[in-house]
Amino acid sequence: MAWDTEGTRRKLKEAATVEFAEHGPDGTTMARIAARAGINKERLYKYFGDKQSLFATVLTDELEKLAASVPPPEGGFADVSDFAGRTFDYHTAHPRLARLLLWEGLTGQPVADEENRTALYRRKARAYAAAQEDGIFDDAIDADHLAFLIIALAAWWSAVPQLAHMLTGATGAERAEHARRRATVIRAAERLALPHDAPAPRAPKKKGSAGRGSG
Amino acid sequence: MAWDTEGTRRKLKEAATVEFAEHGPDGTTMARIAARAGINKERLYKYFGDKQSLFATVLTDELEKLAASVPPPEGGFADVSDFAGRTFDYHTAHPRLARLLLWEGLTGQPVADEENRTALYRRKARAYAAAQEDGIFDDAIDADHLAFLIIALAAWWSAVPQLAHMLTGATGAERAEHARRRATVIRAAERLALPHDAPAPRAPKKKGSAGRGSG
DNA sequence: TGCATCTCCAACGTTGCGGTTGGTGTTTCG
DNA sequence: CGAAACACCAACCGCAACGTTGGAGATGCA
Repeated sequence: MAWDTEGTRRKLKEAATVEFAEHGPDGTTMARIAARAGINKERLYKYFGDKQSLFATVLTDELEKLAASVPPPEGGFADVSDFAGRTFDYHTAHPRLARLLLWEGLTGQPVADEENRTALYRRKARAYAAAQEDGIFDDAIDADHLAFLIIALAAWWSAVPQLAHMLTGATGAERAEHARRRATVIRAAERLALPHDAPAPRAPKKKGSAGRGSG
Repeated sequence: MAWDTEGTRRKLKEAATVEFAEHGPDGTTMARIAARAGINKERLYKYFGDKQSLFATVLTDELEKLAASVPPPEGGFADVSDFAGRTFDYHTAHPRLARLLLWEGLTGQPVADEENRTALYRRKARAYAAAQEDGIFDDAIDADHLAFLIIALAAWWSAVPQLAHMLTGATGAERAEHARRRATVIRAAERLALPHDAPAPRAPKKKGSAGRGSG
């Protein structure tokens, strides 16, 4: 066996992702990461440098996965509902990303991969702005803020789960509540982005058990 | 002077609030809290028990301050704009509370003072529901989720400041950007809560100075 | 005044973390 | 085959953090 170095690297990074998302940069110990991966601690330093670099690597990686999985609708935003729904799906399926972002923001660490991310977000905002100019979106809310709020809708649930629990009485793991939240996110995105003249692309005002329908 | 014990207690708690909000439960050290207060470390343990108890005390205290400062509009929600604006104001004036909440959620600590808080949020949701029944609010979004999202609008900026910075190019400390954000929050709250027939209670669509535009 | 009590603190013990080092087994190349 | 290069790990070092302790100054009561 030719020293499965890539496998080792991957195992370490996965373990680091889980631990960092769970306990945050300060709450995580390098020893625990190594233990979870079943690899010796020293490998971490050899492959990823110190703790901070490892965190940055993990975060950058997770962001790339998101970008790959929910591509920014470069070619047009025709369907906000779908985009918001998919973003929500991604965040509930991978709450780790939201948690990593939160931790990055809270601990005030140097922003990882700032250049690329800024460029990405700016492109996103531009796309929203274009949709506004085309009259597809309402321009009541500035494009950059709109982009920001759409993310909030999808991620806030993972950010303060205790609050969501106190308000809804559910954890979000239940099928029913999950569907309800998804519907809320989509409807809220539509209300923020679409012109009032055409409130809902098709959905009736009255809500069913789970109006879902990504589109 | 009869040993200003209350003053000492207060100074310690204030210092703890600042430190916990800034660095989180794990990133904060008891020594730093004591140093900031100018009091010896041992007093912390005498007055507040261990670190976790201190954190819970701090959080409960801050929540009480919020409740006292932005009372839940028991008697009716006539003016969401005002309520959302005031909540936003509070959170920007005291970003510590949002950060403490975030940290509570992320670290998965036992929810402090859960009973009272749950009761409070439920009352809030009930008020929203009542407004919906009265036709003041649109019922497209369930009341509990609506309450949840209104909080998101106000707090998300403090939650992921790095994201806000990348998207808007500003930190939020600037007067112009602050005003723009406040306007966005209010407008968004209106769009989420109010019926579409009466989009804006008074404000014109075009917004003043901060036209900036991310692109 | 003298003793008990209370507020306060400097210094310490212990634990555990971030990061390193010396050494073992494995592969590759001549 | 021999040696250089590589993947890997057990054990270690220094340090910082949590929580404690023994004692110093101030107050109240007899």
